[in-house]
Amino acid sequence: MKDNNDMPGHLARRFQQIAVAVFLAEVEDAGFDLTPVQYAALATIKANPGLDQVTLAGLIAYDRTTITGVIDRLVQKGLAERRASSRDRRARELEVTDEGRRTLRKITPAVESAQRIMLRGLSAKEGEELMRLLRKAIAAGNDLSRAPLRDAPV
Amino acid sequence: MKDNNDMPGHLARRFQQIAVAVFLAEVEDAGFDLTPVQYAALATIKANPGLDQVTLAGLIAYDRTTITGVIDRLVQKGLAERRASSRDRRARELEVTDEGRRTLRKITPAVESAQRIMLRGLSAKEGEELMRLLRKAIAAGNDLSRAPLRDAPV
DNA sequence: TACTGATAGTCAGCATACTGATCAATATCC
DNA sequence: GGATATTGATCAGTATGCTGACTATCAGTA
Repeated sequence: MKDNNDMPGHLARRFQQIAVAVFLAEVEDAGFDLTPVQYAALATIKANPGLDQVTLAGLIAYDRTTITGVIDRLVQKGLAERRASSRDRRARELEVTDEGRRTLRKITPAVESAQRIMLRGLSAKEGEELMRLLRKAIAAGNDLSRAPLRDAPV
Repeated sequence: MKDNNDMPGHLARRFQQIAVAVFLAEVEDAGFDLTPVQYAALATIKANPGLDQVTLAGLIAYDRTTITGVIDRLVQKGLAERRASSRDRRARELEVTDEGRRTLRKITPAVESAQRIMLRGLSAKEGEELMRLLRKAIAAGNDLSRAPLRDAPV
């Protein structure tokens, strides 16, 4: 029988497990307390000021129920703000605070370092190839999870 | 600035997210209720009858605190048994029940189908290459997470 | 305008995963 | 042999992620 440890699903979990551990270690070494999800959300809010939570979720492929808690914690840390939208009273408009902007700026080297470390076993060429194959596999499976990547609405 | 969605860490999370969704869907279609973690644990117990929880955790690279809960649920579903060890009274010896054995046998096609689906965007050759690169990256990063893969003790 | 359906956000509940602590039992070392 | 260190398992606490349900609101239409 095929070794369980050699299945694609298992390898996916292991790589993700290492990626998260490396991210948290690098960020903590740099003196910050931010998870991968929180970083992705914060960076995406900064790039799209005033966007609502559902759009944010789509842009980074998270479930909207997860985003609620992530934003809670970003707000609680003083890095983001959640305001009622004037156009649609159901929606919340998200903004990065000055403190959030400062954090994003200072944390970038740690984030980039983490990306290098998680690929440290591969040559530059192999790293590129791994990313290409992951992108291709993900594109084909995008609609298979509850939280597919979506473009921002017009 | 580099697009956040194009970082290795993000791709890792997305691929893992899709892999889990596909696994759960295929297994549910086959009439079973088992998570990827539960499946991996059950299959590994079957292949190593009587092993303790720490060894199990090392064999599939899970944190031992996570394993406690996973075994709780396997026991509660009647698929595994947890007995006090006679050699070491701190340890628990794990066994698969007849029901667990039956489940493993019947669930295999769904698990294999899930592995194919999560790679459906890639050619056979590309799928092999993706797995090779993941294995290589994982091997280099094995010690970077709290739950590295470990061989069984002698 | 009243009805219907869709959408934004939240919540309860469950299952990973992690950190750090604790307890009981075993190993090791002097 | 007895102090010390280590180890197996669990627990409390926190943060993803998911399903399914619910409320409030919006949009389209008869």
